[in-house]
Amino acid sequence: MTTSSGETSSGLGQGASTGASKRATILDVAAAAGVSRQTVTRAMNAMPGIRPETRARVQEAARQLGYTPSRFAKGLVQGARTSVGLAIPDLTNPYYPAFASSVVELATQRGWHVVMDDYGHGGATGVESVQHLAPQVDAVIGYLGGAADEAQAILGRRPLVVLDQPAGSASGGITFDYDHAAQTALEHLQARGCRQLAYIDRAWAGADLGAPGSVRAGGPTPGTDPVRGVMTVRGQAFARSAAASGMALTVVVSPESAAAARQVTRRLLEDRPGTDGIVVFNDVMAAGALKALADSGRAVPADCAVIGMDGIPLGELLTPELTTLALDLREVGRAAVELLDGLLTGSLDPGGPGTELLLRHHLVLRQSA
Amino acid sequence: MTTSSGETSSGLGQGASTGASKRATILDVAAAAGVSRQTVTRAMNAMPGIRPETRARVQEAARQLGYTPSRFAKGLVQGARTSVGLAIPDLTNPYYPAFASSVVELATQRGWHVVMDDYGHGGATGVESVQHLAPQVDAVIGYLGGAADEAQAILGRRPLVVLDQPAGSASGGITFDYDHAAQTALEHLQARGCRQLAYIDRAWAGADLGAPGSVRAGGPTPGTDPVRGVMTVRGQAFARSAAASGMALTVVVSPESAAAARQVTRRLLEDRPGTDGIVVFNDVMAAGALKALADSGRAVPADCAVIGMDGIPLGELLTPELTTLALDLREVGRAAVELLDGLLTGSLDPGGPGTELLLRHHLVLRQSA
DNA sequence: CTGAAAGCGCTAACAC
DNA sequence: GTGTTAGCGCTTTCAG
Repeated sequence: MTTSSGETSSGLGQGASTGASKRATILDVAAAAGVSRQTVTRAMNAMPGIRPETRARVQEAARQLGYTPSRFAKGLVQGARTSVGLAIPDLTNPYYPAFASSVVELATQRGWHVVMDDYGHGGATGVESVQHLAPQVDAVIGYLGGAADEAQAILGRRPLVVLDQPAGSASGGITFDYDHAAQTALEHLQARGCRQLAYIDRAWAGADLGAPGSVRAGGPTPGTDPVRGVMTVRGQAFARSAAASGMALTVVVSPESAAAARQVTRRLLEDRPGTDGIVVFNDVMAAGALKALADSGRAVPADCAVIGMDGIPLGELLTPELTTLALDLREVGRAAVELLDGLLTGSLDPGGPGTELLLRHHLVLRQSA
Repeated sequence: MTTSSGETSSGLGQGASTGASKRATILDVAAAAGVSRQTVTRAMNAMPGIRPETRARVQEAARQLGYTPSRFAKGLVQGARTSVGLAIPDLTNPYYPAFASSVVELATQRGWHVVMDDYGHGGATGVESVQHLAPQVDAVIGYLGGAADEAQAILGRRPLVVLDQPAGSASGGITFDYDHAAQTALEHLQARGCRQLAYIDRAWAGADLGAPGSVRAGGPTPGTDPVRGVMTVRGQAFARSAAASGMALTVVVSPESAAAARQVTRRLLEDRPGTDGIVVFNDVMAAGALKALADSGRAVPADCAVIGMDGIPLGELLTPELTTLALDLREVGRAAVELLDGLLTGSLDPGGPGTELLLRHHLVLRQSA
């Protein structure tokens, strides 16, 4: 299995069971064209200093042999293009592709390659995603959902930009000002005259949703979720904000899907029929809440106002159109790429000043609140 | 060589920083730890035959130097993992991430890497995307929107699986049975009692939408679009299907966005107020059509039925919920990956039997039709 | 214009 | 246990 035939030539020998015939190398092409390897290089890379006729002959030989330069050999000898890993928990939630799209676009502009890992479906974690990406990339941008330190350790000196979580020892991080978001939303609802407010948080994976509990802010320690464990960072911000302004806020949790949020909202409305203002963890889940409100025969926003979070295009297509705490996702993508760029070029020091960004949501008023 | 910006390593010419200009190699680590390179290899790769104490010393040295094995050298010496390029026109349309998610998941299961290129935003074409991907990957899966031959030429012998377009000389292809889809939808509408049918096609980029024209099927040659140029393959199928069963079908075109479709639908309803059944190019555009119908005070489906195409989750969140010609996108992703797998292992011959799949939509009945 | 050297950084074999 | 020897396939020098 060392040398063996390199035939591969005019399409013959593609036997049924074999597969994996040895790939043609630059030497095969050189031999076939009767030239040296450098001439092949020159021909393949459109370099000057080669007679057109020779070039054509070489290219033809290459074509016939199905020759493709090894990207490894090439990368080894020329400093290769940077490739950045993009760790995404779930491409199925429109939030992430909107972000990814922006990252891919800007990375491409810089000549970077983007290796995408959608780690959610296999039930993997962010750290596992980084582990998978690590041998292949020069840097990582990702929604890791925690464990930034561990991920950075895997990457060594290579930059890691984490989103929506404390940067920890990561080279850089982008977080969102949920306190500001919560205050904005809650104030808006209050100004509208809503009195019985609720926040639907995302349940941690594995949380028991059997009987979604609920708390009044100011009761249990913020950070403690109704059922078990901790609330999301967003949930904590809402609880904090409500407590600070003396508002009562019912917090319930739901798995991260529209269908689940619909169910949870339905139950919420049964438990607390007077609920007249709801903020939801994200827009997709808010869509589910809207459905539940419609199911229960309530008018939105007249009977109950709804505010989502994310600002994805979906919101505009719903009925009523969703008022939401919007993030400019192209902006977030840009911030991540620029941060990484600074880290890669050395104009920014890992963990140094300017490597932790705090972005704000802004309230986009549409119909639902 | 025009650009010499390669330098993957931590940027050159960083004024303020300390040493660390050139990336550490295995020799640096070996020297620092006072061992040979082979020992470093053994330590880094958790190979047997090394004293734990030595291993620890080496790993510490590696950590201190920020050593990361070169993926190129590594790939060169061991046959590296296959990496497949995924060319996607627009991650912003939920259809594509749903597909991409499936591809990434299944590719990851096989140990492949996925290099994603969302080529739409930069105004690039599918071929350009392949060109960009080519040096980095062993195969490509993509929605190229035509030019499969050219793309395959760029890739040489490396497999290319194209979707939603004729395979041409591509190694493999997946197409959709739009004739079946059109017939299914049209029949359903007819059975509902709809008489004045319309189909909203996607406009080719650059098509003049100033005054969307309309044709009656059976008029102009199928394949000719109302305004200029050709219809999409879907449009042609609808025109053909309508003509075959003697139904009148108004075809209008709209750019590929919900907002544009909303406008176009509005105008359609002014031009042909009696329209009582509409099929739309995709679900996102159908959402826009639904909005326009609501704007005009029409009830759906009572006054006018609407059928979308794609089957993305968005449809369930709309009001009314969207009846649609659905594709199982996880299935499509699986088909693409399995096709590629066959091509890569040699169990399938490029362009040979089994390399061109034809998948069918099925009508998912919800509320809108 | 073309060819012949010399590595890029790493790991598989064998030595020791 | 550890070090030494070969290359992997390609592009850079630098000669011819």
